Formats: sequence, C-alpha cells, structure tokens
Amino acid sequence: MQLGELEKQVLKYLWKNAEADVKQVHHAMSQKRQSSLNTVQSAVERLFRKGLLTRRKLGHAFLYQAKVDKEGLISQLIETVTNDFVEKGESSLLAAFSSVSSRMDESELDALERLIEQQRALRKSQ
Amino acid sequence: MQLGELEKQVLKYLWKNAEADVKQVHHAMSQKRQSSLNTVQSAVERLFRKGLLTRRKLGHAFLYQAKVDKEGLISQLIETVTNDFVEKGESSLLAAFSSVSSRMDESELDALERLIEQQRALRKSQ
DNA sequence: GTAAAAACCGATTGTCTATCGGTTTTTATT
DNA sequence: AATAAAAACCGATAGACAATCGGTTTTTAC
Repeated sequence: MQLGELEKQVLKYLWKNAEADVKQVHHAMSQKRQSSLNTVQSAVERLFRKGLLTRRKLGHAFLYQAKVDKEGLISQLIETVTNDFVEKGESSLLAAFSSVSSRMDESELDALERLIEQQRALRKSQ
Repeated sequence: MQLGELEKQVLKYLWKNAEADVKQVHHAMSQKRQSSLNTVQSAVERLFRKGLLTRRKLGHAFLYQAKVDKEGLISQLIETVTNDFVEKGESSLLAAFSSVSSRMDESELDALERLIEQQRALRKSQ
C-alpha cells in the first residue's frame, strides 16, 4: 500500500482526534499546508477506499475515524515491504526483525526483550 | 525508497549471484519476463544510482554487485516506512517491533528471543 | 421548495517505474 | 591510428498513483 504525504498527515490527525469531518481535517491540515478543502476531501476519500478509515453520517457530514491504529498500520506496512523479499514459508515478521536487530544497540535489545515479556504477560491475562 | 518489480527481481538475483554484468542479469530476468536488455540496463542503473549496487569495470562491461544485503535493505525499508509515523526521539526500530509483535504467535516470540540471544552472542565475540 | 453545505466527479500536474530505440563511449583487434 | 563490436548512456513514451482543485450533484436544514 502506497501512502502519500497528505494521506499520512490525515491519518496522524485522526489517531489523535477520534472522529472528525472533512472540514475539521482540513482545518487541522492548514497548519502545515495550504491544501484546499477539496484536496483534503480527496485524500480522506482515498484513505476510506483503502479501508483505513470508517465513517458515519452525523448531520450534514460524514465523521471519519481511523480504522487501524498506528501500530496496526505500521505492522501492515512492514509486512508489505518484507513480503516481497521473503520466501514462502518463512515468517516475514521474524525476517523483518532479524533485519532490524543488527542496527539496534544494547539498550534497545534490552528494551526489546522486555517488550516480548510484556507481550507474553498480556496473552496469559487474556 | 520506492522499488519497482523489476528492480526487486534484479536485487534478488544479485543476492544469489555475487557479481554479474547487465547481460547476465538480463539473461536471468528472461526466465520470468521478456524485458529487453535496455530495460534491464535501466533498472540496474536506477539501482546503482540509488546506492544499492556497486560496480567495477571488467573487460567490456561493468560487473554489478549488491551493496546491501537482503537484511540490510529490509531494515532500511522498515525504517523508511516507520519513520514517517514515529515521533522524534523514540526509536523507530523498537516502535516497529511493538507494531509487529502483536501479530506473532508463541513460537515466533520464542524464536525472536533466541534471535536476540544470538545477536548478543555475536557482539560479545567481536 | 430552496439555499447552503457536503460529497462526488473529472481533469490536470508531478513523480516514479517500465520500456525501448538510438547515440555515444569504450574496448579489442588489426 | 582506424574501425567494428559491445556496452553504457540518453531521451522519449506509457502507466500508476498522489496531489490538486473546479465544477456538478446530492443531501440536509429550514
């Protein structure tokens, strides 16, 4: 999946602000860029068509909401870029990590290990 | 960094075959697609300009070689897609993992922990 | 029913990959 | 040094896709 700059900004905004209509999104975008309302509308629609947003009608306008959270999207993007290089059968997630681990320093490795423990704890409790 | 399909195939080939000239690459590509020699030449040049290949002249032709290995490229791509979403200061690599870990099953978490140990061992020995 | 607001459509521009023909440069050979 | 062959390089076109925005249609409130 290919995301443009404006689309990313819209997503970020919707992660911080649960629901918003196009007007609000446009207003928020205007801090960083001078896109017209229509341009923002298009970006929002593209995101909606890509399945990254949900929406419901409230009064005049649709209220849009992020369908995936940041972590979900990132892991989706990671799977996309890694899948192209990973052979069938091997886990692209693991492959991704082994690619990344060599760039981590000691403290990051430690932090990573703690994250694994957290993840395990989370599972036991459910 | 954006990689097209042909570019990916060229990279994969050069990961399997240390050095090759355009002719060889073209020949290898012809198994999967019927691109002309010039088309392959362009893809190889693009990869070279992107810093993903090195080359040296041997006789007539340049011999091209992958400058990054698969793991290096994947981790580079992961950093690219994650950096857009990660705040300054936080490690995008760690953020990437926490995005991905929820999709891993028990055995993958185990495998990941072993990878961390390997990584540590590797470092101590150097 | 109508005016205003929002959504939707269509067209244009810009960027990037794939494609390949054609020209220039390099190299080996005589 | 001249030349023919090989490789590299240049330029142009087509196809995707994001960004952009004007204009039309649909929806909603009054």
